[in-house]
Amino acid sequence: MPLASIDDDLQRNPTPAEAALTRRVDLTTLRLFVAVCDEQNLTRAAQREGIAASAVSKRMNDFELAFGVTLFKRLAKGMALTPAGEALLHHARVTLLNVEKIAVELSEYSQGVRGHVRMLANLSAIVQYLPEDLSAFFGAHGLLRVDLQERPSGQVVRGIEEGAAEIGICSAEADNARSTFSTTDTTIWSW
Amino acid sequence: MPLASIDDDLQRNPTPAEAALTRRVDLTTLRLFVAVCDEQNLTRAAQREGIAASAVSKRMNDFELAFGVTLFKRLAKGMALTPAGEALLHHARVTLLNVEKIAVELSEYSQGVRGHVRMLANLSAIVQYLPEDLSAFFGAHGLLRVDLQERPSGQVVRGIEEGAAEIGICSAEADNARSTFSTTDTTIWSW
DNA sequence: TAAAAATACTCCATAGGTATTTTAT
DNA sequence: ATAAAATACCTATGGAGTATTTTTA
Repeated sequence: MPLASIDDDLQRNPTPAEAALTRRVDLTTLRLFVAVCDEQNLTRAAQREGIAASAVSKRMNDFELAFGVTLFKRLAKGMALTPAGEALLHHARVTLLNVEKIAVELSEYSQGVRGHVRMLANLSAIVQYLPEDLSAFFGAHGLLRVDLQERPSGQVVRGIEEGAAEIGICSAEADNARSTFSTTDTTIWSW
Repeated sequence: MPLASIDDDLQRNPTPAEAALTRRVDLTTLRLFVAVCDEQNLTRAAQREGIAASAVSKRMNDFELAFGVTLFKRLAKGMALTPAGEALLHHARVTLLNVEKIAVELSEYSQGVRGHVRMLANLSAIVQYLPEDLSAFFGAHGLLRVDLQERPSGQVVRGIEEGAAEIGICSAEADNARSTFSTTDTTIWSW
């Protein structure tokens, strides 16, 4: 019997059953699972996460039941990971890090970082007025990442209409703008 | 005003507030969010996910509210992503893929792949008896990945005691084994 | 036997459903 | 005018807590 063959056939695709199992995973359980792994003790993990130990126990047991897997060996002094548990721990850490990234990135947006805003302006506006106007605009709209391109006044409006940029700066009037910021002879429209 | 400076200060660490926001993210919302992005239409997304449209709407709105971010522009014909939404979409996809990996890997374990099992055996056992014994053992215990090492009989027992391996094969008797599989003159103990 | 985990049971918050209203083109 | 999204309201499920029992070394 060739021992090597035992290691074969380990690459598989998600079956329908596995796809259904996917939605039995939830982030709270993963967080608690990681806490239990860190503490090697369900009670301490529960304290650390500010939740009743019984709730953690139920989550761990339900999770094991749902996947038909034993994640921990229950010892008198705490919990020890099984190989399956080790495997889960790795993926759980990665997943939770991803979720943290989501929170961080969305928080940035909520604080006014609205991503890449494309801005068109005619040259004289850039040279003469943009410095003060921009600082006022940013004061009113929060932090932005700006991609500024110089265009003749006529192309500014057109560029906005075509979706080439979100903010246009020129000397002509314009309707259907969502908000405006005006100075002596320059008006900033944002769509 | 140096425009370049606007692009500075974009690397940040998670604040306590962001850490708290982390637990407002849940996988169901991410799944529904991705569905809405795919369909560009909340109603269709709800159908596809087998849930009421109102529930999806509420989740999306609550999520936007929690993070103080607008993810969609609401159009008469459907929903269009904002830049913040685009950013979330990327992370959401990655996260959901990770979760799928979790389900797949745990399913493998539940089907008997118990990860890497270390096994010690003395040479004569390997040469003479392992072939048939192993096939019977695997038949009884399900699929395993095996790391086999040759050891003199004495070191086999010792290696097991020290946790160097989970399975030992030799010709002596042993107690406190969890399960045994015996043939003519070879016994497999597993701990 | 002592520390820790699991269970039994209760209660409440939340998430989903139905029906309706509001919005946008 | 119409399709789609948001809201209001109700209900029920499930998740958390307290108290207790069971397990493990």
